[in-house]
Amino acid sequence: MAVQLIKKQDLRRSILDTSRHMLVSEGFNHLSMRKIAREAGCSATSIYLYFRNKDALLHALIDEGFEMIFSLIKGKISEDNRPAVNLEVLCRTFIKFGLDNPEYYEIMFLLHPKNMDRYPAENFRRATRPVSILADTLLQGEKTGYFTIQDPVVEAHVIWSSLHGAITAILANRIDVRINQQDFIDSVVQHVIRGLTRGREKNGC
Amino acid sequence: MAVQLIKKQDLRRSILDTSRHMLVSEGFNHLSMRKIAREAGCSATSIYLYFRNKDALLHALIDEGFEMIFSLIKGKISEDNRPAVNLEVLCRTFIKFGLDNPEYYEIMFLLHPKNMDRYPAENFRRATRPVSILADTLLQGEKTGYFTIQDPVVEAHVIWSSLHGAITAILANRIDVRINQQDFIDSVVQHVIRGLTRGREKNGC
Amino acid sequence: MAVQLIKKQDLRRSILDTSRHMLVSEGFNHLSMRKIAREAGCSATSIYLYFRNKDALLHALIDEGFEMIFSLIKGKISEDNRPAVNLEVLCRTFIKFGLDNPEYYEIMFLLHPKNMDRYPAENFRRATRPVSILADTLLQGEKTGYFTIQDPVVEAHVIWSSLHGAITAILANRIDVRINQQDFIDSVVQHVIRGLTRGREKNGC
Amino acid sequence: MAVQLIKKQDLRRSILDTSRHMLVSEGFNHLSMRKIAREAGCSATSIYLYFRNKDALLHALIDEGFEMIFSLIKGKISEDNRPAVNLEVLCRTFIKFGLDNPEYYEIMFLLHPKNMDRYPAENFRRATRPVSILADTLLQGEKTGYFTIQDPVVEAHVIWSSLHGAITAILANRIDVRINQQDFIDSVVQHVIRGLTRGREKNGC
DNA sequence: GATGAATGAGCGTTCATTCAT
DNA sequence: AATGAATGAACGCTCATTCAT
Repeated sequence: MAVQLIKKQDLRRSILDTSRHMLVSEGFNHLSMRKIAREAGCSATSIYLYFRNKDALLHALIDEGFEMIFSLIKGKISEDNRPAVNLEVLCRTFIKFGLDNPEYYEIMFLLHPKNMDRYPAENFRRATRPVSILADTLLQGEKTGYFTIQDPVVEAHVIWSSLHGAITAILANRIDVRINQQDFIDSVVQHVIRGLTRGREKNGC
Repeated sequence: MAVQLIKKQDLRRSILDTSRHMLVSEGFNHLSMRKIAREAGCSATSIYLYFRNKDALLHALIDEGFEMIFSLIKGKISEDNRPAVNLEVLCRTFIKFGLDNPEYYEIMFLLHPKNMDRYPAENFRRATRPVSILADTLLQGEKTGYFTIQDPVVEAHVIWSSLHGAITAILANRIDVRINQQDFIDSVVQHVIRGLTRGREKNGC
Repeated sequence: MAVQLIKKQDLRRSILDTSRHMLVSEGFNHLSMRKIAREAGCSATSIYLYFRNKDALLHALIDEGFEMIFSLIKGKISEDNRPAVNLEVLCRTFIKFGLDNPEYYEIMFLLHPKNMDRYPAENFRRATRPVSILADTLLQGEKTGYFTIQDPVVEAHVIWSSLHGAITAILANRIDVRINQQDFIDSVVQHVIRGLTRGREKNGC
Repeated sequence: MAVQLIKKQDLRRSILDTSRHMLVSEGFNHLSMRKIAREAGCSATSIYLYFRNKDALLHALIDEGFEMIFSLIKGKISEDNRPAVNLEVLCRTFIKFGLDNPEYYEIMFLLHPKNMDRYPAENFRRATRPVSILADTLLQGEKTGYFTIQDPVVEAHVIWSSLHGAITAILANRIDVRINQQDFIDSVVQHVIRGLTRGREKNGC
């Protein structure tokens, strides 16, 4: 049956989705195989048919998250754009990803390594790729004279941590309710851009 | 007996201290009532004489954390200082607190509200007080013409989230190992300061 | 209440007894904390109030077994006896202990060390004490010219392993039903005694 | 295809072989249907095509074990040998089998009948055949005047239990490490032989 | 003849919490 | 004010087994 064919790997999908949702709704520490199973409508044992263990399940989630964010970024930035444009797009894409996918974001960037002992170093390193892309953009902007930067790698980390802070602050409900979220985001991005283009403006002064 | 007098409400104190130490040294996940009791030299049951349940104990701990950070900040800033100095001190004090007390920082600023259902809204609001102090400092700087700020409250949140991002990024091991941590922190603080004093420099141009 | 006082440590006793019985009735591999609890009429958790973990429970059982056998032996042998008498008493006491307490015997002498990784080496060494007593008796018999022995230690192990084989063979139902058990035991003991006194008889020839 | 023809009943064979190897190399406790299947290159389900359940597989394995030991013995003893030689060969072959195949020996001679409820009584009786061969040898030795024996059946059991004790003592690490294993085995065998030939020597005195 | 998917039962252990004293 | 005894729920995970195909 078509239904059967479609359902083939459906449980795996369902487990992943359920896990992802529960990760946000219950928090990492309360995520258990049993709860996932209950929610996904299967036995706890069945999860092990698709994932070697709990870690493997989380890794699969993390990997999915990185697939998502990279394809998002790739679709938005372009070598044809002015570096400042790429930079702003990068920032806004990253923030949007975090806010749209808090569940992914948490395991990708917030989970402490101590909770992920067994996460392969190789995969773990993927988490640094967004920063690399950022650094590349900065470098390109510097080469073409758009940005004034001391150390692109440090700078990229500063920018990224700034976006990261904004995202986690919003996700953890730490932003005063009287502040319009979009205004806050705009401010954050503005800060980043100005911090880099200041040099040029100065020169142009 | 003197011992008795001294011990009067001492157990509560001892439980809190033990909890704090264990939180910092062993981590949030390994904080269990039994372990606290063992370390504090009382029975697990006794904890319930002073705290309704584990959550209540955690809340008390969080409250103490905020007291700590406020007294730290208060001891460092002064109305006599130039606003930029106060701002920098604020930033560095906050970052230092986060890095010195990672697990403490985690329960204060990273714990999802959903995991703290029962945390009284009133206490929860205290968590925003660091931002308030920040906002006050910004306001003062603007009044005295040192800073150029559109909206001090938004600006304060942007700055705070930037520091927050730096702290959590470091704590979660997300900063490239090749980057010197102090350099990174200096860059972050520099960014914050420049973002605010930029206007003045511009004016002076 | 007296009842209460008596019941004080009763659960511990009950857990030990239940474990011991289940060990024979179900076999080592099927002994589980839950089953013990169910049988002992308490929750699985309660077992941990009296024993640190499953191993500790087993160790307690083993220790009890050795206490038993040593007090049995001590009560039966005497320096006043002729060595041959002591030897026979030793053999028969050991066999009787094994047959009367198959549950103890199994964990004391049959359990493979691989199943007892965490059994403290010190306690483990107790298992060799019956052989030591045996060796002492042999030595004494040799000194007084009753026995002719090449190496008392090896000899003691040979004798002990012979008794051990008899016990385990009976316990595992490996002795032909047509053989009278007492005859079998008498034969085994006879073999042991003769093997040692043969030399003298020879001399007396 | 030739491959097909060869493979005809090969899976059953392969499962048995795999099980035996795993039993010897990993131990009884780690013998699981899934692992057998994985190693045998089939699905866990397939095992059930050839064996009703795990017990049945185990029984088949035990049966093969007895076949092994019989063919080993048969290949070594001969009616042409002097009974004492046959006896010694029997002892040494049996001991060697036990020490070479500890886990095999365990399921054949140590497994409690209670753990093998469903093991057919008929097969169970095979376990006594080594003793029968022993008894035959004794009988032959007595007829030809080599041995002096009261009851060959009892005697056979005594000897067998003695070997059994030696094997299990060694396997369970109960022999003092300072004793050379070969010396111990030699002593055990010597005891057995002397116990039987003693009469003759006496006569010859 | 063979299998992938699925599961209920079970494992040892830890946890926060309650209750009688 | 303090505690020892006790427990139900939960944890990640493995197992032998079944069933539809």
